[in-house]
Amino acid sequence: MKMTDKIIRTRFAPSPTGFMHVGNLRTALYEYLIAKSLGGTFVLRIEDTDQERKMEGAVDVIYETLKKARIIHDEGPDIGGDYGPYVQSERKDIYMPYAKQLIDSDKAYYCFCSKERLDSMRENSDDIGSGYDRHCRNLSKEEVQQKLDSGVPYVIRQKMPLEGTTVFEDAVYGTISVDNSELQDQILIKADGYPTYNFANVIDDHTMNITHVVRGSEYLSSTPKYNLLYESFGWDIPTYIHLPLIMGKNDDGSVSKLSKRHGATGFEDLVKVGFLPEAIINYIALLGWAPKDNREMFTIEELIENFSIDGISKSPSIFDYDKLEWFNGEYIKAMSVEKFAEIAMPYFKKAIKTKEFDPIKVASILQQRTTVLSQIPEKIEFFETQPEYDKELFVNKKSKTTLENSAPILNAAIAALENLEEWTHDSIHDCLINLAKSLEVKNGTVMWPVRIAASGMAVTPGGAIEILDILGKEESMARLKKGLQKLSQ
RNA sequence: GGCCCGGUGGUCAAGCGGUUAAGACACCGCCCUUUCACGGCGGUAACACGAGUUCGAUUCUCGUCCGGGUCACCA
Repeated sequence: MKMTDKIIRTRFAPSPTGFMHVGNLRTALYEYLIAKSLGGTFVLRIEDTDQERKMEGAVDVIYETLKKARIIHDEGPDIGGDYGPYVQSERKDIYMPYAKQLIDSDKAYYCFCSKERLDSMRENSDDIGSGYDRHCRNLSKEEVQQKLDSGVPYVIRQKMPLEGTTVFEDAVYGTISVDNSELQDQILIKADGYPTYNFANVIDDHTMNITHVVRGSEYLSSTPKYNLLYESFGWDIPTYIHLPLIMGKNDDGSVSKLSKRHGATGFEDLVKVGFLPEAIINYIALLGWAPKDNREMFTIEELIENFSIDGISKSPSIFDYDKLEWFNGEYIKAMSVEKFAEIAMPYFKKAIKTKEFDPIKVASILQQRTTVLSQIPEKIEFFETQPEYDKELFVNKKSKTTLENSAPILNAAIAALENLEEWTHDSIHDCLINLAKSLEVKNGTVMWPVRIAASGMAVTPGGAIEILDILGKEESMARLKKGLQKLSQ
């Protein structure tokens, strides 16, 4: 055995659609973690054999997502490697010889059926899944040659055994067996000369020396087709690791494959609504995998340290936005105020356009109360413009405030605050606390009306002191006086 | 419909023949408190069902039911 045979190699093989579904991202993550946790190599391969779906810039989305998610490939189109090229369309010429080899050994055959014939065949069959009727499977050599010579378009199909069973081992699901009679004579090479996904996969995985094939469990039942191909070539079958699917919950309570109707499902969409890449990665790592202990917070490095294949579960899991939010909140709380102020700045500016404000002060009242960044603007809009509010807001049972006692308290607060030379958090604090003391009321009785008058909101991030501090003296005094006026109406 | 896979609280999940069946999210209550949140404490809530195997099944086997996947010149 050569040394290189021992090195684990996994690959992420997305097709460039311009959109990175979290399910795909999770597959990439696990492929990366499996390789890295075993000291292996992780390669990126672009599967663009579908020429009709080609899309500009779609490959960049893949690079950017992987980079933000900190899933770093060791080989790929952008960085090269010993097994290139890493883009399937650039590998086009390597597939046909393998297909021909299969024809020569009677494991594949030319098929000249037109698309129209196939379509009408499907229409005429009653039940779904009857598949290709193997019309061209037994054409004579002469017939084939004659059609080839006269330029009839063709595809190359895999010749499945008609009987017997194909059995394989999956690292997650165990032993799986499928009757060969269930297997379709699938197309290997399309009429345009490009390989199908399934065929290209096998050829590429083998020629790139991939040892562990990691993919979603939707491929479980087609894996025997792959294995038959490996066997036909006399190649070693890789270790299969099929992953449970990520589902979404529908309004009626049913579940189905996670899709747009369940909410944001693309990595970039999630980031756009204010989820942090680290939180997304942490969350999806735990969707379908559990560590040996009870830990939940993991950096990517810690995931590498702790990952193991036997922790992967078999049953599909539902994508839970609530839990993702919780993770996001945890990551937000864990960062420094400065860092939070930095990432929240765009959202601050969305709400506060004309007023001056200290980003650190705003950040510090928001940090503990933010789970998704996009919630920020609505929480701080009142700094920019005070909303119209009902004076009933001054009434609060717990703080012992009423319409009657709010006015004199507010009046006293205005007088005390007016005299403050220094407008800082501490000075405002001392001023108001002392006021409560001298009035012989609980702190809340002073704070409540002040906060209401300053914000016009029943609920605010931060309390009266923080709000006055951020607002500045001039604006604060104006708002408090306006509140007093409202009370006297 | 055929085939494949799965089935522990609302959700994610530990468990791998003997447990008071963990933990987290969500939810509820209490405490803290200048609102809300944060934080602390506590609570409601689960082995789909039926047969076996066994001294003993959530754990093993079979059946039923339910759920998902798959049956393309898409990946």
